[in-house]
Amino acid sequence: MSTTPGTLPEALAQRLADSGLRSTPQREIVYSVLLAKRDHPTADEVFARVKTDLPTISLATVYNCLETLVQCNLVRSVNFERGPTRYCPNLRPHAHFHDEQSGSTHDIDLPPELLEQVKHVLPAGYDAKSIEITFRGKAQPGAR
Amino acid sequence: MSTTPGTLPEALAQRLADSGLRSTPQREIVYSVLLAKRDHPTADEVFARVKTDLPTISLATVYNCLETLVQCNLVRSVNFERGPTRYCPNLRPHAHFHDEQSGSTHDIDLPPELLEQVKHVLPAGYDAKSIEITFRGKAQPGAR
DNA sequence: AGTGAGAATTGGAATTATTCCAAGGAATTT
DNA sequence: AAATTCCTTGGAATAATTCCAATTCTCACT
Repeated sequence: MSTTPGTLPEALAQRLADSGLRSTPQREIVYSVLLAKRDHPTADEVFARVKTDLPTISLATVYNCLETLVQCNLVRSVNFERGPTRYCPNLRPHAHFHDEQSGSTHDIDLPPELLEQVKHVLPAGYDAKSIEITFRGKAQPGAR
Repeated sequence: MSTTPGTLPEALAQRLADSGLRSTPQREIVYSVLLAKRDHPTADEVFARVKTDLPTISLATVYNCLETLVQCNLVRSVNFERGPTRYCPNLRPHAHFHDEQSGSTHDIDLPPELLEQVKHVLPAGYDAKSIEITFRGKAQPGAR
């Protein structure tokens, strides 16, 4: 009664309903495609994979479904920030804080020992040349 | 003898020369624009600012100069990875390791306590809803 | 079962960000 | 100063994403 084949779509339906949204074949298949091969596909790649099951789906729908899944916290988008690349000349080790209200980005200094600790989470065989840490949230207007 | 007005362009010239590149007015002004206002401007914004000093510069040159400065390690690009956004359904706290050779992206599990530590670098007034950590480098083919 | 309202999908056009390319200009080497 | 190489320019091309109007679907209510 709990591991029937219908379970996954139902869990998805529940999550969508929590956000006042509907479960649709398109959303289910997009989600299942992401679960089936966890290689961080692009929207275009998802589009290609979904089409084998649902040849009539449109790219716009794939974008819509992905956006929906991200908003329901079922999926994360890896390039968190859409839009143009930004540049900074601060070369000291620092993270970025992206203030969602104002859209501005602040530098956050990072103690070198923290960076070391972060590096230590890498399993053997991984050699990181750079680490990028980005926070998103609210910054009090007072904070710079 | 060391803080003359010519110092900054010369330092830039030195760095460029180290990479076998030339110092040009365009590169100097693009760099000075980045130093003058550290608000992580986009290429378009840099373009607009540079034009006040150098009205004939082209957008392509701004992109070229920014790329050059990034390659000389004088500037960092904040959206490290160009190209399409990628999606992953892994909701556990994890970082991403981007293998530059293969172009593939691996999930790296993050212990919750590390995330806490990372959060603690935020000064008062900053409230982070999410943290994104991305490594770039080489992964041994053996590593998954 | 039928209807109306709201939600979702579709295809295509539009926009945005970035890259490419060919031609001209400037600096460096011979 | 000729040759070579590097750089800049403008415009075209491409890639990623968003927008939009029309249609279709779904749900709730009769």
